[in-house]
Amino acid sequence: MITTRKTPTIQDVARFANVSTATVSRALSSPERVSEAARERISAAVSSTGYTVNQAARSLRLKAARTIVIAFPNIGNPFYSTVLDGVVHEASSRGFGALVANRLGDDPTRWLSDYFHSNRADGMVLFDGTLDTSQFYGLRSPQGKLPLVVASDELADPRLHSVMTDNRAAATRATTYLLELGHRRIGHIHSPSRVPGLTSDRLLGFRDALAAAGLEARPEWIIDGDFSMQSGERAGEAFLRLPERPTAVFSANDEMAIGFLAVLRAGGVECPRDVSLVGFDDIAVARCFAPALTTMRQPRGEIGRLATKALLDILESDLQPRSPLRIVLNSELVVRQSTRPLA
Amino acid sequence: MITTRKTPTIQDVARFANVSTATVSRALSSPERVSEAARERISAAVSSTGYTVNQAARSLRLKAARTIVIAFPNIGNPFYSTVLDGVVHEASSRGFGALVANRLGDDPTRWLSDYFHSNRADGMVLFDGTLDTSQFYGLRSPQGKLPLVVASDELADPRLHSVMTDNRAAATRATTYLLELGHRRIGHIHSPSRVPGLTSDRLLGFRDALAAAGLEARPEWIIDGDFSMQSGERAGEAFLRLPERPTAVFSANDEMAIGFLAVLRAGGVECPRDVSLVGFDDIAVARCFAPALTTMRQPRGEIGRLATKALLDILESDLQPRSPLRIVLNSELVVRQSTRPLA
DNA sequence: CAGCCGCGTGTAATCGATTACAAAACCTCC
DNA sequence: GGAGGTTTTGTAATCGATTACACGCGGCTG
Repeated sequence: MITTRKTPTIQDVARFANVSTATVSRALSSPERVSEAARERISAAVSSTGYTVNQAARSLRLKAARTIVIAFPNIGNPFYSTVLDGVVHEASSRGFGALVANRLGDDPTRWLSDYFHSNRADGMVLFDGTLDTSQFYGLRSPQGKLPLVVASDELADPRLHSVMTDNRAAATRATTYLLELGHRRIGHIHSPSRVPGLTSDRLLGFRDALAAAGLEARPEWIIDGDFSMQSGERAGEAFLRLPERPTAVFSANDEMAIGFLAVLRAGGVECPRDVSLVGFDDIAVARCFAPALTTMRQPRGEIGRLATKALLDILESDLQPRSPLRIVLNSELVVRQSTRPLA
Repeated sequence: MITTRKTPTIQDVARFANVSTATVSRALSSPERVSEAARERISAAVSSTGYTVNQAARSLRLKAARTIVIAFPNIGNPFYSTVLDGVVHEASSRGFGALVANRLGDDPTRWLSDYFHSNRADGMVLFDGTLDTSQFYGLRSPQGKLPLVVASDELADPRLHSVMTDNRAAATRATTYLLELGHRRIGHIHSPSRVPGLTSDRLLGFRDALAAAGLEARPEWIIDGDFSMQSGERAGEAFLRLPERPTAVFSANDEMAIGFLAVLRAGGVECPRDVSLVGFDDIAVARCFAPALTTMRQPRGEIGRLATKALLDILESDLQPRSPLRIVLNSELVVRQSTRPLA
């Protein structure tokens, strides 16, 4: 390892191997276009100098950064850690870097547009369907705008590529399971859509199931939350105040279910004795919680992986699919101890 | 918004505003060095053209990418989601991008060295003290190597900047609390250090507390885990097989504590009735778990934030501190329902 | 042996922003 | 009005990698 003052460049390698920089570059990107002899000298020179390509120069020349942006509404939420794992795995195994962006501050789009136009990244996976993405249409990129894949629960904009789970059907399945157990008085903790006028798919699925059983959702049994554990606790308090209580509840995610149960327990309401509960997501603690949570398992890692794969396929193939990609993943009911037949 | 074929460059702005590129560049980076009139024309030109700086070109010229790498041993672990939140918050509010790297595959250092030498990033926060970082010494960066801050539980290499919690003292505090409750037979679930020959700080603190009370740790009551919930469950099984059981247990993190409790419950051992338990971290579910977990709260977001702040301060000040930075954060005992006085 | 092909290589332009240096423009004050 | 100073601007070099184009060389063919 030769010690130069500064990071070695392709020039250093070229000088060392007695060839031109063009040859070095070729030897590295398409070795078959270079003679055996040169190739060997160059690879020796590379290891002697400790050369690695300068990505900034490379990006500038190629107009491609081999980097994608992953935008989350809230990375602090552990739900996303598995998703992120899937994203990073897929990206880095294909030689792409992953820049993480988190919603920050009030303006919902400004934080993204910086990434979008600054050539830092070649594409974006957005885990929030409720953003106004009109400025980002990436299907065709007319204005140097980035290819974009949206992966989220709610999807406002059908013009974008998307990866999502079968929320509505899954919610129906969860609710139907409670119906199968004999429950008729069923509540729902949900997170109202942030898109005005849109009803969340999970609430729709919940209603579908009730309707199919000839029942109707009682409005006072549909409690608002925001997917956080705290909002689950608030839902628990609301539940305890209810003059007439459901015998079963379907929660739109596990975090809220956990907060909900904690408050119920404190209020003397036992699960599943007094109330059955189905969650959504199957986060890691669901299995170890007391009681172990019955829940709809969402393939979170897969969501991240597939969204990333879709994006990279688009980036690498260069040809944009003419119609928006739409990938739907199935959820699976996992029965544990938080549900039981109505006594 | 004028529609050009390609992303507008500084040249386009210059032409539009009738000035040279130098003036545009100055207007953007140090407006006070440019006349009022030019400044106005330029800012109009910027918005007309929709110009944003090309980061690749900028990085190439400035030899700085305004990007840092965050390296995790395992992002899938929700513990890190809060940490990552802190990192991303600090980084992006100072205008830095955050590239996420996850340990991938077997070779523990190769995945990092790519980032290290390719000019993609200006520095790194490493959340794993057990790596062989000898090739990365960043204190002085002689060979184009990046400034590095390590934030982790265990720290093998004192030559590196680091941010960590007071693990040993915190473990002593947790154990002492159990002693104060009257417990004398105390077990510990811990994760053996991956650095050969090193004893984890939390085990040391555990022993300190026992020693101070004139007790000794019983080897069969020290159960191995790896910080995962599953290993907590295995610890639970091991516990149930014990001929003689402790009346209290200190777990080196909450995840293991949760898995541990789930198995105990299934085995008919109730917490806190039959065994008191103190965890570590205070992850979000700790509060809502049944029983709510007594635990040592670690300021996870702060760890991420401070490690990043330290790194960015180093990067921006340009002057490397001559001795390794060492920031230690305090943990706090949070008493909940998983502990009670020995009957 | 002239002509052609193809392989391997080198020269030099290019990507877009920054900035040292120099020139121009403007002020101030005697 | 002009010397001297300050402010504003432009010219052109630079960062490091890629690649179009051209050149030289050897071999093959008619």
